[in-house]
Amino acid sequence: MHVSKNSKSPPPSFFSTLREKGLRPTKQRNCVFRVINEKQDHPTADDIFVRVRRRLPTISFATVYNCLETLVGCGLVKQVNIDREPARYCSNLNPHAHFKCIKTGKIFDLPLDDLVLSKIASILPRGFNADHFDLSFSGTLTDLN
Amino acid sequence: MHVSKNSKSPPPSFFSTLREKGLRPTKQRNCVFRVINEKQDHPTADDIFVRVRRRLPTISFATVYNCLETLVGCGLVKQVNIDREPARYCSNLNPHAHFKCIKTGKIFDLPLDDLVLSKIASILPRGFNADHFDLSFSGTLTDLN
DNA sequence: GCTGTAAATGGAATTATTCCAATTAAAAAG
DNA sequence: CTTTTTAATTGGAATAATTCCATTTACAGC
Repeated sequence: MHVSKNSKSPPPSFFSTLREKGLRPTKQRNCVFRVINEKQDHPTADDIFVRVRRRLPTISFATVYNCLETLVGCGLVKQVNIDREPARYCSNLNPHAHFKCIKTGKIFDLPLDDLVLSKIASILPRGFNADHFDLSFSGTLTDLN
Repeated sequence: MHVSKNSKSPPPSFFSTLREKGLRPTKQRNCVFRVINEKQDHPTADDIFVRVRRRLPTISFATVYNCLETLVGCGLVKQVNIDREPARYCSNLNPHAHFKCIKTGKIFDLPLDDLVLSKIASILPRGFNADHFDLSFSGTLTDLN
């Protein structure tokens, strides 16, 4: 597994990233991308559909799914899968884990520093080449987090 | 998060565990439990249904799901959720992560020692009380793992 | 402005899982 | 050991997230 220097990387350009892959930066893709970046609340495809519809009232559900697939494939957003729940989408591209509060359903990003990342990578035996990993917690929050 | 001593714990008694919770150790539950323990290959509910049917030809799919829910709820088996795929079930009750080979689909258990467990626990900020966590990798295997 | 390709659209299809009402089996009580 | 109570099983229908498909629309290069 590749463990990068953990300095916050600049937000990738929506346009150049798509163009580099020969994909078109359509208004639907752009709108889905912006909606995810506007509010860091880990929306589901459903949530995103509702928000995008306010700006593009004729967009279809299929298109939202298509856009999400494209954006995830390009690395412009991350898909978050926790347990068996509907997928959520996340604009945080820095290495992080997720914590889900089972009382409120709210999801929190937990940044992972290089030390932790290398510790996690060290779990892998020789010959196991991970190109992706997921770490998620669920539990409760004390106080008023 | 609780970090236990990592000595292999004895396999929990199917009967006593259910009894303690006021649940009945039925032949269906027992059969599902045994099927999962016989072959450590992370079967899906579907796989389990097929295997159990060989011994209990009248068991229904709903019952397999009910049994799995019960067994997971009792801590007798673990449910493994990787990405958006059908849930898999696992008899390994010791702390471990999962690695999925994207070529073969095969899933491997990666044991987690106390040092790694405490490092993982250290990610949690104060006030975040995890009662559960999931760590999974996906990638490819070099050689003949 | 044409032409070819990619993307968007709406609706149907899929699939894992859950729900429900009726039946059966197990435990408890007598 | 029979009756009663309660829990579990069953089959089928329902649900819900996601994917598929055929058609239409939009964009890019010529």
